[in-house]
Amino acid sequence: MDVIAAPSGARLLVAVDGSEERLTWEQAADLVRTHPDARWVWPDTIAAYPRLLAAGGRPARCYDLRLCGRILAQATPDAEPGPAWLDAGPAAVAERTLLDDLDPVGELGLEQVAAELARQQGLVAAAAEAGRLRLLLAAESAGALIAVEMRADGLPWSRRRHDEILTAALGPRPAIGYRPPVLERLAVEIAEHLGSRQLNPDSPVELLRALRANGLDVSSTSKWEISRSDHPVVAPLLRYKKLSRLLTANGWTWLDSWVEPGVEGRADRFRTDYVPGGVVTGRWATNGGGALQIPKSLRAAVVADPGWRLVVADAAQIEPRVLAAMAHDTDLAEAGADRDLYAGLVDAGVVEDRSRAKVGMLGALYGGTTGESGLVLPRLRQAYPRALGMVDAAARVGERGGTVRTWLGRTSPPPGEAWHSVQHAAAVVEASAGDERRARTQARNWGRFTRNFVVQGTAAEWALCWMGELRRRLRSMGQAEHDGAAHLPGQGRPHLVFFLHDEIVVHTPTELADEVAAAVRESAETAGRLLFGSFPITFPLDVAVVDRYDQAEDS
DNA sequence: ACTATTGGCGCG
DNA sequence: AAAGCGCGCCAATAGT
Repeated sequence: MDVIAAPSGARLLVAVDGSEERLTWEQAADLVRTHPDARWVWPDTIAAYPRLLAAGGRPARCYDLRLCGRILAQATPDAEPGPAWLDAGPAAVAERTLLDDLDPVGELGLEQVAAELARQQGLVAAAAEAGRLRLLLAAESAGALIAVEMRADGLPWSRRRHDEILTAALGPRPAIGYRPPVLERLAVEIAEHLGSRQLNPDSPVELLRALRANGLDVSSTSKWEISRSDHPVVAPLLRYKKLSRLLTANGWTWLDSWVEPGVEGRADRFRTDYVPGGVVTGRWATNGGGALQIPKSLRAAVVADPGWRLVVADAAQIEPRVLAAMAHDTDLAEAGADRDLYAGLVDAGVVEDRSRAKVGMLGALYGGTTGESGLVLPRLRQAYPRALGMVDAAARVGERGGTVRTWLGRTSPPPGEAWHSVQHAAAVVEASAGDERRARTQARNWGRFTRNFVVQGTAAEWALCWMGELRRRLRSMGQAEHDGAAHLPGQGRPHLVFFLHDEIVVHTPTELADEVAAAVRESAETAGRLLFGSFPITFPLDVAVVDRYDQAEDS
């Protein structure tokens, strides 16, 4: 059953069981409890759900018209466009809640919401692969619920441990405007090696000039290029870069900005805004705190609450696996059946060692042509013609300016006007060699994008289904739900706290940890079946039950 | 003084 | 400039 909902100022308009009501968020949360299986249909989960959640309402399902509308618009470019309010971008989403309460811009009526749902359902019904598309829209919407919940629950963090890590690496926190002692010493050392007093190693221009003046044959200051030299400045410089990155990206300032101190027995929490569908391929993005780029060196600061554990699960080699299933490449699927897929390639005699298998496979997925992956690719192509044929075909479509689709039907954006004009410029009789070169390069670039899109996007779909299924299972575990506030202390319900493309972290009461770990595994199997039915593909996981994130095995 | 871009690097 | 995909964020630098 659907509950049609539209935020209206500080209230929520809902249509349920044929009657319309204007509810407080608390009343809406009651409605969630009295209709536990209802699907909530609303314009924008990120805008509406935080307030419903704060009132204690955690719906089982929702349908996010904005997210789904975007997918459908890409999938059916010739269809009538949806209403203008669907197009509000991430910017509008960012300025949500408070402003909405004061000045409900673009407030919608229930008829509009219901009409838009009907329009989208019509598009789905007319689509070629309606079943898959429905799954995608459900998964995308479930992801939106999870994104809001993870923000509300937060990632358990230890400010103390974080500070210890920083102090061990950088020395004590410096006064504002000063470098930490370790960085200061390194900066002096670097300057001495390069005979350039007052050199600022943070300035690429200054640094490049100094490096070249000292005989290093580099064209940039990237660590990859610098590390090829054996000049004595290399070691301190690389160390400076690493530590400087730690300081600027995840130092004390970051800690103060993003990690909220704990309250009454509950540990600190890192909160970020997850942005479902924030990446063209369907992956999530985040806003704030660089949540998807937290360095591994800081994972020791992610600590479960007392009496709780973290269940950390990592899916191995999702992309080649979804490729195998999409292409019905049973040989590639077999190479990864219940084991490391790269090791499987070695055992099958396709490549000599694991590292070549990995580099070659990544080259296939990303469109690499040179170096080691270029050498290995022909053998992959011969061993797995169906899989390689699939990504090669996607690349050719992109090179011609076409669009491609993921397994569930997310469609790649078409290239823009500028792209076409470059192609046209190269197609006329008087085109210069430069025009042709530019057009060729650009076409190949777009081909690499579409090549990767089908695989990265389908992997994201698998991960969404994995996580959505896991959420469903976690909801029935732990303490009976009365106010739905699993994020409050004393509420013993396991909940998702982190998601990183192919990795999830669940925070759970210790006594439920094994049950959660089993649910994580079963959810991965279910996701595989949801997407690929009976095709024999497996998605092996590394699952660890730990106190600290860094204790999970790293794959 | 402000905004936009670049170089660089963290994650998958 | 990692050989190739997708991101976000910081300081320095360029542009206005």
